[in-house]
Amino acid sequence: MRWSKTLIPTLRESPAEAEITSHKLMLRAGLIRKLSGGLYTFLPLGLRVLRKVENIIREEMNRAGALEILMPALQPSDIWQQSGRYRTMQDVFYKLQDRAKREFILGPTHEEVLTTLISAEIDSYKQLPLNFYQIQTKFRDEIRPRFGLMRAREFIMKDAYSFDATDEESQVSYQKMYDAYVKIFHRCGVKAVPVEADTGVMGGKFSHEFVIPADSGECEIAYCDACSYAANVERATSRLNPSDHEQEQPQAPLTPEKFPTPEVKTIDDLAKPPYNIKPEDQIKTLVYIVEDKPIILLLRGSDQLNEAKLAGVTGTLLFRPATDEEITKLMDAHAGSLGAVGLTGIPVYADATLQPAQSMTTGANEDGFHVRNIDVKRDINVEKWADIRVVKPGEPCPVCGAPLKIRRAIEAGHVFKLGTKYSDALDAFFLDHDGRRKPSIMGCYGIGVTRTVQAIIEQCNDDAGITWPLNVAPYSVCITPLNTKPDSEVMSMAEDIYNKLLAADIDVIIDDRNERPGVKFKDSELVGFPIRIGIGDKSLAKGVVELKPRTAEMITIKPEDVVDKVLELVGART
RNA sequence: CGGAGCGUAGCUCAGCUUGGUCAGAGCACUUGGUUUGGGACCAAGAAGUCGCAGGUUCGAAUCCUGUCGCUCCGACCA
Repeated sequence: MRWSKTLIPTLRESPAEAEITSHKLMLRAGLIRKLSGGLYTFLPLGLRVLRKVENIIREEMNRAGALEILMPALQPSDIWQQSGRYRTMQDVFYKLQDRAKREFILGPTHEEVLTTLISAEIDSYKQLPLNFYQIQTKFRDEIRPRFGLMRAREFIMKDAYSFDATDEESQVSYQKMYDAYVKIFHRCGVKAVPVEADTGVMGGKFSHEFVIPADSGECEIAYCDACSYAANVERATSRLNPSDHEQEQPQAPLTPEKFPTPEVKTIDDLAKPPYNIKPEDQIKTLVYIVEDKPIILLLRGSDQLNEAKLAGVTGTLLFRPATDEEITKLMDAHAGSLGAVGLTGIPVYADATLQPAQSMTTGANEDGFHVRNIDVKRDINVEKWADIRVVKPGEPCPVCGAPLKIRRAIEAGHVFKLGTKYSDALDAFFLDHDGRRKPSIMGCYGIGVTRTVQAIIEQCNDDAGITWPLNVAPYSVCITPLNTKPDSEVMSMAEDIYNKLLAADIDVIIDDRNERPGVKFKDSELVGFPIRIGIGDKSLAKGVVELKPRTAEMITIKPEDVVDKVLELVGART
């Protein structure tokens, strides 16, 4: 490609709309442009990167035995009614109607579509296992699109769906995808780590996320340096022994005692003088509305509620904190004085760490009063004990006991073991050896392709610009003639090398613009081509050209050796 | 959806508090010339109904109201 014949609108300054490095660089390097919030056009260079990532994914999916298909983005809403997700996922739908007022949804994902297909086409265990995938645009009405391609309303996803006759075979399918993902991210030149994850709205048995560590990431992972444990904080647990909190508790049982606490509204207030009650010795009482019914949630005052775990415990995503009005009506007290002691009529779920807790302090359910000496098991009518807290850094790893660390990361891929949730709901049954009708065991596997592109940049950049890994760079080589007069020795040498690299099937671009050297150097570094070949009168006078890897020192080389050297560097790719 | 901030030329921004030589700068762009190894210089030029709509006023980029768009934080800690 000739620079002068394509569009690479580089920017010297970062547009005000971009906040994080990768977003700024995508705009400055002329890869994308925004149409509207969460909607982006891929310019020629950005599209080349996107296609390279897609092709790596495609190759590894095919190698793993998955079959590429293409499903409609526009989907009738009734299949979502059937699966039950019309209600649970309604917030993310873009809905629309046809002229006959039938309702459609722009697909946020494709379990329903594919399961419907499988229901009609697959009748026998002899046809299994199967795994289908597609690379396609998804539509989600995100609460808040942000950071460019990181969280967009419209984005490209690779989604795969496996169907197996038995649980064991399903596990094999899952592992194949897991292994393929490891290869995909490795080939993309990005460091990604698999972590245990929450299954969220997908439902299902268990899952792993592939995350790319980055401070700008939107999820948090807990991980252990001493062993391989790593999990999304939504799922992460710790070996925190409940009795850790209780070691200083007196042996003799104490009776509950109400005491006045005017002005106390928060856990922190009660932790200060004159009360001096440590947060971990307080009970935090939360009121939630789950499927229109109230429940009480109890945690240590020092702990945070983990809504993902709550979703697992309640089996629904349709819950929210109660409003102040609802709390007052239900509890006869305001938030800040709530407590569950002696409470009946509203189910109480308590975090497991409270099970052995004695001598705790909690609201008296009467404004201006708290009660102390509470033994949770003795004094509170707990309907369910469960892990509903967020782990904190420094807590013992659940596997090996070393202190856990927490850091931010970008979720780039997710593999789910789904079980039979969708095959049951959408009638994807087959006849097994024994003549019995059984639901297929499903798995689903997603990679955010556009998000991965940006995540690569988030990880691969320096002060000058992007430092593309070779396998996903828009062009592997940029030839930079410093004199573009058509009949000059420099330009004819540049053209000669350009043609030879083209003939050798190298992705090469020649910067044939009549720009000053500084402009060309800055642009090639901003865009981030892995190899730059600089040709100027000065170097040519010495009988050499310059070969500058983007992230290594420049070398000079005889013109006739350039092609071999490039092949050597490019051939090193995986 | 709640909170905060921002909308002035393609991009980055000044001007707004105190209404009236207030349609501005730099970069980018066009033309001519000089330059040519790290974002050149000189000269001339093109480019904005100051997001939009109302209102106040003799007069509004500037004040008021509404609205749209964009960005950030939050949407759990009672």
